[in-house]
Amino acid sequence: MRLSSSSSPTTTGFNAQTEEGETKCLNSELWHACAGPLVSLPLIGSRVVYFPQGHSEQVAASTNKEVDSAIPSYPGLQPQLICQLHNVTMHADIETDEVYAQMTLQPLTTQEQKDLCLLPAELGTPSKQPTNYFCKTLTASDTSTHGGFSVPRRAAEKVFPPLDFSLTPPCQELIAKDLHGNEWKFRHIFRGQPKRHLLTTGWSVFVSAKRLVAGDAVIFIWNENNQLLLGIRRAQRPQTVMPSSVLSSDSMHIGLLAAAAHAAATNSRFTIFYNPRASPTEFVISLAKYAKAVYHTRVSVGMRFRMLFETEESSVRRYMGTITGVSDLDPVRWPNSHWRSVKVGWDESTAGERQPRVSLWEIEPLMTFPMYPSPFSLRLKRPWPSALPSFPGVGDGDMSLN
Amino acid sequence: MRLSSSSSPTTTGFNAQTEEGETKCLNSELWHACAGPLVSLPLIGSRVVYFPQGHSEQVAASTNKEVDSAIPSYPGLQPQLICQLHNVTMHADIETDEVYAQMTLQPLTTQEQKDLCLLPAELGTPSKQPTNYFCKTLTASDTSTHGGFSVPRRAAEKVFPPLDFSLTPPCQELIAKDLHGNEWKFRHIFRGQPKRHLLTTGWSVFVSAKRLVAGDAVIFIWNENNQLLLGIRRAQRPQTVMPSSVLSSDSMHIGLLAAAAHAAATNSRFTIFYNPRASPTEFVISLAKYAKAVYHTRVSVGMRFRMLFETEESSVRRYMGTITGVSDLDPVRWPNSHWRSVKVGWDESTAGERQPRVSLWEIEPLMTFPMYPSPFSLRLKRPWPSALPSFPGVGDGDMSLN
DNA sequence: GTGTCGGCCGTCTGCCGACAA
DNA sequence: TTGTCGGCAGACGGCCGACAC
Repeated sequence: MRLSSSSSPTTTGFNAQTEEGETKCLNSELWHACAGPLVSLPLIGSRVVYFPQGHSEQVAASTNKEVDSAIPSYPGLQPQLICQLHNVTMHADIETDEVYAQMTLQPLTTQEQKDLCLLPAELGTPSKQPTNYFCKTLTASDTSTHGGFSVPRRAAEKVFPPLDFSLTPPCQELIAKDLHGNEWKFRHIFRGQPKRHLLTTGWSVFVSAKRLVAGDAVIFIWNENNQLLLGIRRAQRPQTVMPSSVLSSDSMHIGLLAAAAHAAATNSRFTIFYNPRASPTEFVISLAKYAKAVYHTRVSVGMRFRMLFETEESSVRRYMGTITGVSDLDPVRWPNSHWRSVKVGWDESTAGERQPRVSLWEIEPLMTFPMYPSPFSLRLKRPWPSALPSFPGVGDGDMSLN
Repeated sequence: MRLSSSSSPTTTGFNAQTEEGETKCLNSELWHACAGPLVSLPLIGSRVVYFPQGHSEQVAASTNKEVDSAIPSYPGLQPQLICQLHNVTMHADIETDEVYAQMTLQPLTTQEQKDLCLLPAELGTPSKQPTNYFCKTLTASDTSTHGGFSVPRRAAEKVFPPLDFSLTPPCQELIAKDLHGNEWKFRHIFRGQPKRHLLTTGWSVFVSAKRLVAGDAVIFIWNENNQLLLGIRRAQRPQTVMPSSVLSSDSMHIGLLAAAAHAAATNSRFTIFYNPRASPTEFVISLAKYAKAVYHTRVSVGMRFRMLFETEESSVRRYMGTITGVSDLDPVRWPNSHWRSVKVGWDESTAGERQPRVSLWEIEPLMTFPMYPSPFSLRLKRPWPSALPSFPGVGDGDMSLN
């Protein structure tokens, strides 16, 4: 489903487009549920900021290979490109059901950047998380061929249609649609001693078809159209991604940089894929979010902040930390980049796997003296070219490539 | 197995390298059997010619998307690069067992190209096809859960160890290694009325593990070390390849071009993948083969030729045709390219799926008047720069990119 | 010579409540 | 409340020769 089209009551949300034989649109609620609570896609037509560095990180994570030093730097490519977002489509891998988004971006011309003003609609970031759903991590019994799926009581009562308890035992047939629009039938029964909700007939077919194992999670959603939706979120298994045999990882890195550089130089459109579950961090940010973080927030060394993380149960929690420095992540290739420019320390000792560097728009600084300029202000240390004081990053005479 | 290392009697041919956790070397015979009789890999250390156009075709086939007109041309990139082949490794996809090769190429410097002379070892192209093997396309009965695998009589007698016919029924256990070195056990029995060779116990495990369906083929090889090797060749199913969600196909196209252009400009190494079953045509050719075809063969319109094709039974047959023209496949992006520069017509009416354009080194011209210069000689119509009369394609002052 | 089938037996799938954590 | 198990019945896997093409 295109993000721009508001879903009318008559649409099912599963309109499959067969143009070119590959574009398939799928249910937005389910996509966001599978992507996670922290993932939000920018609106079609809005302005966004694209970070080649973040894109590089995603490719590195997907190909299991870090950026080689042999990758040439693109001196003409800015570390952040302000773009018009022409299209966003949600997708899911046919084999693995992994969710990803395809975005069509067009870098703004120099004139367009001078005329920038934020539209009110771009300031709000609507939450896409469904309300009536549950997510359960599968147990060994759930995935065993010996039995069915044990539905947590609260989940069944909240998400599934009520059972007719005059039946003995109470049971019904559930039909759920996955990301591709495929329907799965389950027998939902309330039985046993003590009584419990179970999915029996049909469950093992689903488990084997999706190749689910203990540790993976399933998501059931009951949406406004009284449809039951069913998604999966696989446990992050080590070495789960395999290197593509199509193109070397080096060529992929070069390709993403060259494609962005070419689009920036010619103000033409380019296409990127965003894999929320594979990418360490979002690398296409709404312009409003970026501008607010970079121009209306003052951070300094020693400042306290908090940041949202996703829990294993698909909810969010806040972690706290302290800013320990502000500097370029890669001074050679990407000088004056805001990508992960903030070095941080985390309060909790279990924070080993959390990034030692974050970007300004990821954190929420805690101001003890609100709106009081800090003597270590970031803005003072990083003056932007006076020609473009408001929206730097392009047009400062360094576009000589091609 | 590295191509450069001669296999000593003590090695099994399955030395798994775990460096970087992804490089794995596998059996050369089996790889070539799966790749097909027409696929030959250049020798490590030899000089080769790399064709970006052919690489583009492979990426287009793998991503199911033709080259977009938005792809910028790389005026500094020659249509053929003479390279030193530093390394070749054979691989197989973990999921599908699809064979592919990884090659490390380094474009020659201008001086190196001037000093070119062909080594005698580069002239011979050793055949890698195993001799003691059989290939069978699986039937519905072979892949059904109802039974086992029916081994063709001649195949069993030629490839499998002889049975002890004093047993009733005669039977033995076979252990075969696949491309990854995994072992598969089968019960080989000779029974039924009339008597026949069958693989029973263990066969269905293999079929389900490899997800084989009727129409796919299996290859059994009995090699010199008395090992049984087992490979698969899947039927080319329509839409079998899915678009990668890592990088857009446009960026991949740009990436392969930019990587080659960068390597050519800096004389540095780059890495490519060659997928014999997915790519329409080989795009890394030994320099000897290229030079022989381009400089020692004279073709003209109307000339008859023959060309090898692979049959469905994994053998080869010749098709005959007539040269109908010689021209650039893409005069705008790739002027003066030898890639598919020969337009041809095929004798047989069933030649609908055969390419209307081929490259010089793919065909075998039939000279009615051997060694007699044709008035429509290709060489006369395509004079090369006088500075490099022997090996054109580089160094003619058009290397301005980067 | 070999693809497919009916027959037959054994294993495994899958539904049930018991029980304990 | 729910993860795992023993018990049990039925479905399917899988080995056999028959038979036809």
